[in-house]
Amino acid sequence: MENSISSSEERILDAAKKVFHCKGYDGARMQEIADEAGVNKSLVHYYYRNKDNLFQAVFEDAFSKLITKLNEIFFSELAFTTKIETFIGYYVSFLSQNSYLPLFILNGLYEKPEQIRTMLAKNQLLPERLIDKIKKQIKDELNLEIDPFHVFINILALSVFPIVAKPLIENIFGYSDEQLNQFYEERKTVVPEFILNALKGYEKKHSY
Amino acid sequence: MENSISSSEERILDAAKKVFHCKGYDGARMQEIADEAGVNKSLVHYYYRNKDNLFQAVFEDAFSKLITKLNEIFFSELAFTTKIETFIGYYVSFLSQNSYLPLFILNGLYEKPEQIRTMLAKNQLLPERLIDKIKKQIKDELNLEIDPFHVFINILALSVFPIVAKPLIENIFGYSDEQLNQFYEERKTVVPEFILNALKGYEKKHSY
DNA sequence: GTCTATATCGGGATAGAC
DNA sequence: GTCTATCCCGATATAGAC
Repeated sequence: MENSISSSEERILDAAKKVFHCKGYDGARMQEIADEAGVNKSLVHYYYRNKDNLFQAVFEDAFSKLITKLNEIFFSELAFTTKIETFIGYYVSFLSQNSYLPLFILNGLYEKPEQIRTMLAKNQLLPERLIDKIKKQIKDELNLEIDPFHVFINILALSVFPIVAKPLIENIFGYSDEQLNQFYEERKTVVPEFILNALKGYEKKHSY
Repeated sequence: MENSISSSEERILDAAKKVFHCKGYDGARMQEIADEAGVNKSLVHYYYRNKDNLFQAVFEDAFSKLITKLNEIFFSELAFTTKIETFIGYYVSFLSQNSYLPLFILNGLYEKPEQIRTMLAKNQLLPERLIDKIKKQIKDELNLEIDPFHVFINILALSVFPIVAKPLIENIFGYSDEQLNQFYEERKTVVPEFILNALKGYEKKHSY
């Protein structure tokens, strides 16, 4: 009875992503997810038993999608400045095409903070090691007089916030779709440049 | 019958702020708002007729609270570098004590983009003039080779994102309450410094 | 203005036929 | 696995007494 190549279960998960991403947990309707997937509402319960399970599946997917890429880049053997460029290029690209994702995740982190640790474990992620790596690289490689955690948060902020604030830029500053796309395109070069300029100011003049 | 100094209407609005800020539109319950205000559910409808009206009142309050302060600072006659310091000091302070506000507003902007223009008009806000002012000041005063809108968004990003990402810092990087407060306190000096360092890199070497 | 009672609807979830 | 029918609760909203 399948009206497409993919299985019902897959189509339900895909539909759930669409709906949850845009409307959040409370705003999403099981009926809408079923409609979107082209199946009966009961079938959604058949596969996922309840709304919470389904949401968790969607959230984990979104979260790990972002966090594993972040890990990949920052644990690589690239120079730190190259990492910044790579990271921002990738994130701005990916996020501007999935602009609902970051807000969805931030909301999820507020609503369901308990589940996070389990999820990190499941994906074998150790945030402390990430920070250690960054800390070491900022000290050894660049010898900067600035707290690496602030640097890390600044990188995230400059990459993610403009995406989260999309409706602000659209509706308050009246940017059209094309203007927005151009703006995001510019950020791929503007942001790394901005950060590297800032970091120059923290170089220790004499380390001997 | 008032069990406090403030009127029922005021207490209802205050209660609505608490509940909407934390749970969002869909997650909020009229019953909870009534309970929080210590009044009957019907009384909420008596004053605000329906959930949408009440939400709009709450949203406008939150939005104008943030935007008017932003306007005040950036339209003042301070030097641009001083504006940055003033703005970040104020925003980080205010937001870290109302950490639910920015996410609440970002969500509202996604869900109800239509109402924004009306609200801007009501508060007599002209975002274009704000950008013009910043543009002029960055050119005349500092003579920088960078798009002022990127600078503006960067300032916002560095101030607002760390607040929005509070549960991320708490739950993923395991910051305690004290550590978080200290982190936000540090940002009041770290962020202006970071931005001003970055801007130095854009100074035109010779403007004659 | 403030309450009680009630209408009405929608949404999550289950039972059970096929 | 997939559907129909239904249960049941909870939530918004209104009517109307005081």
